[in-house]
Amino acid sequence: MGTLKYAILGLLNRNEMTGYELSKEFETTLFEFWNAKHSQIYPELKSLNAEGLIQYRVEITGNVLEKKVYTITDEGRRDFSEWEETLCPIQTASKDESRLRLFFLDGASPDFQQRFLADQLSQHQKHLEHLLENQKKFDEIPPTDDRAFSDYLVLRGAVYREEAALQWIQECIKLGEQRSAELKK
Amino acid sequence: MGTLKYAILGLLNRNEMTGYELSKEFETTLFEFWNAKHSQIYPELKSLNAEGLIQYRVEITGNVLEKKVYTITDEGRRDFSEWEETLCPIQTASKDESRLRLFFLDGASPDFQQRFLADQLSQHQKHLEHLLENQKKFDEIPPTDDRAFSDYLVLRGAVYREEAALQWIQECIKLGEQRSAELKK
DNA sequence: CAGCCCATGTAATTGGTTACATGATTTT
DNA sequence: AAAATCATGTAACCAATTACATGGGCTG
Repeated sequence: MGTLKYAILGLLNRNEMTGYELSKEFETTLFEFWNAKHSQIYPELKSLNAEGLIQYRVEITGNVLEKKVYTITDEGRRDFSEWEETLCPIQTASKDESRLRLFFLDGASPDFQQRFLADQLSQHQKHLEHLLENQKKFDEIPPTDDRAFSDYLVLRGAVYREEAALQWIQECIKLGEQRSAELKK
Repeated sequence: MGTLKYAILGLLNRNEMTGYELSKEFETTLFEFWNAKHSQIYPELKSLNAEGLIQYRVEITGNVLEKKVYTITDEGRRDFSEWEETLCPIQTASKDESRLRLFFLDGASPDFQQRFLADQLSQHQKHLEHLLENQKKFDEIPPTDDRAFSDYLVLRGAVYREEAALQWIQECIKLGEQRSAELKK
């Protein structure tokens, strides 16, 4: 689908950036819903440049170190807008190893079942805490015309997702306990 | 991580199956959290067989048509149990194009923003309905020692996930409307 | 006998991760 | 002086999708 291409164009459409800065952006802001390592980013920048969708100038840091500051071209902007203004199917499926393990968990020992669920619960709790920590940084909802508004929205999306995961694991634990109770009878 | 390997071993650990039946299983039961096309399954079966983790016998349907019915070996069972009884990290990140688009949505026209969100909302509603339809098929929660119990649990997980997505989109719409109201002032 | 489902495979390509490789700059 | 971070790239490999390729069996 070439989604990485549009993620990069979208970021460059907001600010000029180096490959390094792009990869930091992927690690932080976009991390929850799109990630890419520098080893994927640099080649992609090369090919976007070859296509004429982005350009770069070289800047010097210190005495020698060169960095390439990329900017989007008009053609790049056109290409991005076209992508931006199309509908897209929701993600109904996604690979999730935890859920796969849970699917097969009935085959494991009752002791391990308990440990597994407790571990998943605690991991999700920690992650949710972390997200809420980030949410605190917005001491109020940013104005809708601010760049930070998008950051806020996707963060909220991640919070909802974690909360749902937590509720689910809790339900799994509850149903598991009912089972133990039944077995004791 | 070789997760496909364990998905297949796990399914064969429950029932003997042909490659075709495995691929149907991926399309239906496992679809929400792990998917694989037949073009990935057949080569994987070949290599699992070469490793001695699974075996097959040939059965004839009709007069000529051969099918390979795969069974898991003792070695395969051992390998699977080892995987089954280990903890695993939760999925904190996953590629989701809808969320990426939403992240960049502030750049689109107000008209399109509305259309995009309404479309996402309706897609999620339809998908949730579909999941609830499946849930109805379990007219009560299956007994915890039943194979169907796992099916039920992961279905519940998918329901929670969809509900969260719906709530999130609704919040996005609400915040978007507040913006329009502000702009009118 | 047409159309759909059963059944199995391979090939080409894309997407993505891990590892390899190098070196400058800044901070402690 | 060491450690962390800035900065850019390539190579090898693994995972996954799309397309190619073939043919039998069943139902209307």
